[in-house]
Amino acid sequence: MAGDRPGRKRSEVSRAAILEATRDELTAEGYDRLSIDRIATAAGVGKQTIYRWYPSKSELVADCILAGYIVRPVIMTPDTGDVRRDIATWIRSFAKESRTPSAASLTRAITAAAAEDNAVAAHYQDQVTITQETLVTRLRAGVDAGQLQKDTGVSTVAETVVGALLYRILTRQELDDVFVDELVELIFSGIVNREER
Amino acid sequence: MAGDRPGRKRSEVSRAAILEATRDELTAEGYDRLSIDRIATAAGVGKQTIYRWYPSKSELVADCILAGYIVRPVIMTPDTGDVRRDIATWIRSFAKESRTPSAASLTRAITAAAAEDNAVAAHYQDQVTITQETLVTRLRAGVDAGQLQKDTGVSTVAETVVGALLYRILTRQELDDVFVDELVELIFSGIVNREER
Amino acid sequence: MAGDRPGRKRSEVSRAAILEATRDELTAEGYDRLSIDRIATAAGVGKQTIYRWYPSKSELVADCILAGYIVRPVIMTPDTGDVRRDIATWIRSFAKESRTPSAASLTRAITAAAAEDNAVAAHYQDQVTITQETLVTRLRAGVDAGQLQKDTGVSTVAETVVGALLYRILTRQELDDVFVDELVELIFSGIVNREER
Amino acid sequence: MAGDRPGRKRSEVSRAAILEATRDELTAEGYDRLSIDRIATAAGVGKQTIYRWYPSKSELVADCILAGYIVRPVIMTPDTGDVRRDIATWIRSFAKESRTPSAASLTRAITAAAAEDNAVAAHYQDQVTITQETLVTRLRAGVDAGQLQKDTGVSTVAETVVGALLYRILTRQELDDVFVDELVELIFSGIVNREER
DNA sequence: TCGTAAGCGAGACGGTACGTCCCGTCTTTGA
DNA sequence: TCAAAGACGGGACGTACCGTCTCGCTTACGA
Repeated sequence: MAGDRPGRKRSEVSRAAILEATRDELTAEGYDRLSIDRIATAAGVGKQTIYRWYPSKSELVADCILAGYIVRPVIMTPDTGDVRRDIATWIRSFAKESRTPSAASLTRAITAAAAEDNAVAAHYQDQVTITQETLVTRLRAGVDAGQLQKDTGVSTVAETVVGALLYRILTRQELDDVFVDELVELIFSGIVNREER
Repeated sequence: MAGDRPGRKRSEVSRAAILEATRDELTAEGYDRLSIDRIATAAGVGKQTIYRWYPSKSELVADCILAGYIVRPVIMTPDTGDVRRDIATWIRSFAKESRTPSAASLTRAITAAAAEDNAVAAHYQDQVTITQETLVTRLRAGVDAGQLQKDTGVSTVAETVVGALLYRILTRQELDDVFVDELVELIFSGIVNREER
Repeated sequence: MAGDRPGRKRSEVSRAAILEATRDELTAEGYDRLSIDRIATAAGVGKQTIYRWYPSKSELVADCILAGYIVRPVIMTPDTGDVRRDIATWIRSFAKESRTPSAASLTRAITAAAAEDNAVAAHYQDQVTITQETLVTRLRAGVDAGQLQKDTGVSTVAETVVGALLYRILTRQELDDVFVDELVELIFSGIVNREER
Repeated sequence: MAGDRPGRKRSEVSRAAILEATRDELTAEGYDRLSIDRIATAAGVGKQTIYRWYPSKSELVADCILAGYIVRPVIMTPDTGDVRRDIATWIRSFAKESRTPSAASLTRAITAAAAEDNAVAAHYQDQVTITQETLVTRLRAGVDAGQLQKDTGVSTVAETVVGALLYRILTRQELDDVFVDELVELIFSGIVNREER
C-alpha cells in the first residue's frame, strides 16, 4: 500500500507523554519559561523525539491544543426554548470552569502563546471557534424562533462574550456572578434607556 | 537636601535608551524571545545598568508601560451630547490605531506579558484602566443625561468593549467597520427582539 | 554441513562496503570524528548491519586493518647479498609510500586508534609485525651470512626502524632522503668514533 | 597603559582548574571520549568559559601541553664524561617514568591527539623538542670530545631514540631493561660485524 | 579640592537551555 | 530470515542568555 514507509512507527505513547508534560509545564510555568529539556525529562523521552515532530515550541503547543489537551470545549446545555436562560447557563458554566486556579493559569499561558505566535493563534482560534460555534448555533436558533432580532451579528456577539470572559481571566479578575449577570443583561438588552425615547 | 546621596546620579539618557530598546525588542520579537543582552547592546548600555534598576524582565516591561512607551491612551473626543456617537467614535479611533502592524504586534506582546506575569498585569491593568476610565466617564455622563439606563454596569460595559477589541487583535482579525458597527449596535441595543414582546 | 544455520548468509558485499567506507572516513576525518551513522549511509547499509558484526567502532577499525584495507605490508625486495643495501631499499620504499598525503593521514588516524584502544592496538601490532617480520627475516639472514654481529637484537632493530619512521609521520616531518640515509647509517654503524679507541 | 581593556580579567583559577581537569580526563579516557561537558563539571566551570578561550578541544589540549600539564621534560643528568653512560641513564629515566600506568596512558592519549590534530602536533613537537634538545646537547658534547663520529646526525639520533621509545609505549610493550640495553647498543655500535671486514 | 561613594560601559564568570548530531537499540516493511 | 529504513532514549556538542561579579573610569556630593 502506498504511504507505507519502512522503519519504526511513531510511538503514540511518547506523543501522549510529551503532550501531557507540555500541558503540565504550561500550567505550572507559562509559555515563556517553557523548557523543552524539562518536558523531555518529564515525559521520559529524548529531546530529539520532540524535535523530530515539532520544529518549534509553538508547534508543540499548537498540537497540544489540537489534540484537546488544553481547551475543553464548553458544551451547550439542551435548548430550553429560552435563549437568554440557555446563554446565561453556558456563560455560567464557562465561568465556573475558569474558577479553578490551574484552568485560569493554563488559559493565560495559552493566551500568551496565541498572542506571540501565529501558528498557535490559528489552532487556538480553531478550537475556540468550536466553542463559540455552540453559542452561535443557539443564538441562531433564537433568531429563527423570533426571540432575537433578525439582523443580529451572531458571531460578533459570540466573540464579544468570549472576549469579555477572556479579558477578565487575563487581568486576574474573578468571573463572579455579578459580572456574569451584568454581561448577560448587556448582551441581551443593551444599555440604551428606551423609556426616554 | 535630605535623601541626597553621594555618588553619580542615575543617567536618564541610559534609562530612556533602555526603555526604547525594550519597546523595540518587544515589538520585533515578542515577550518571550526578549533578551536582556540584546537590549543592553541595542541601548549601548552595560547589562548591570539594567539589572541595577530592574530585578527582572517583567519589571522592565512594567516600567516600559508605566513610562508610556507602550500603551498610548485613547483620548475621548469632546462630549457631543450623543453618547452612542461619542462611544462609536472612541471605538473607531481605537480600532484605527490598532491597524498599524507594529501597534498590533506590540499589543500582542504586552498582552502575552500581562498574561504571564502578575507585576506586568498590574501595571498594564493600571494603564488600561486609565483608557477605560475615559469610556466609563462618558458612559456615566450618558446615564446622568438619562440616555442610558440607570442601573447600567458601566465598568462591565467598558471591560466588555475593551475585551472584545483585544480579542480581535489577539486572534489577528482586523478591527474593520463591520465589526465595530455590530459591536456598537450590540452594546447599545442588545439582541432581544422587542417587537415580539 | 555442520555449522550451517538457516537464513540468509552474511553479505560479503555489505562487509566490503562497510570496510571501504570506514577506511575513507578514517582517512578524511580521523579516528575520533568517525561516525557510524555516516559510514552506514556511505556504505548504503543499515546501522544494524554494522552493529551486528562489530560491537564497537574500535572492533570495526580492527577488522578494517585485519582485512588489509589500511596497512599495506611493505614487501622485501629480493636478497641481493648486501644487507645494508636491501634494508635501505626497504626503508626507502616505506618512505616513498608514506609520501602520499592520504597514506600519511590514514597512518596517523590508525596510530591514534591504536594509541587509544587496546583491541585496535593488538590488531595493528599483528599487522605491523608482519611488516616487521620481513625486516627481521632479512636481518637474520645477514647475521647468518656473518655480515651482522651475532648477538644483534633483530626485533629491537626492526622496532627502532619502524618507530623512527612512524614518529616522523606523526610529527608531520617528511621522510626525505637525508633522514633515511642518516637512519641507515645510524642503524648499521652506530655513532661511536672507533678511530679514537 | 595600552592593552588595558575594560571588564573583568580572565580567571587564572579557572584556567588552572580547566587544564587539570583536561589532563585527568585525557589520562582516564583518552583523546576521543574527551568530553568538554565533563571537563567543565570537573573543573567547576561553565562550558562557555572553556569555549571562550579554546575554539576546539584540540586547542585546549594544546594549551595543556604548553602549560606543562602533560609533558614533563626528562632532565639530563650531569655530564660524566662518558657519553654512552649518560645517554643510557637518560633513556633509563625516561623508561622508568613511563612505567607508571597513568603516565603511559597519558602519553598514548597525547600521541593520539597529536596524530589527529595539526595544532596539537605542533605544540607537542615543541615540547618534545625541548626534551630531545637535552639529548642533542649531550650528543654534541660527545662529538666535540671526539667520542662520537664527527658527521653524526645528532637530531636524527635523538628522533630515532624518542621514536623507538614512543613506539613501545604505543604498542603497550614495556620499556624493560633488555630493550633499553639493546637500543643503547644499537645506537652506539650499530649492527655491522666489523671483524669480518 | 579632594576623597569617597555611587553609577557607568565592558566583559568574564558559573550556569541553564537551546537545537543538532550521533550513539547503540528497537521496530517495521519489503525482498 | 535478513537487511534498509528509521524512530527511540540518551549524551555531548557548541551557542545564546541568564543574572552576578569584577574591572577601570566618570560623576558629584560633602568634608
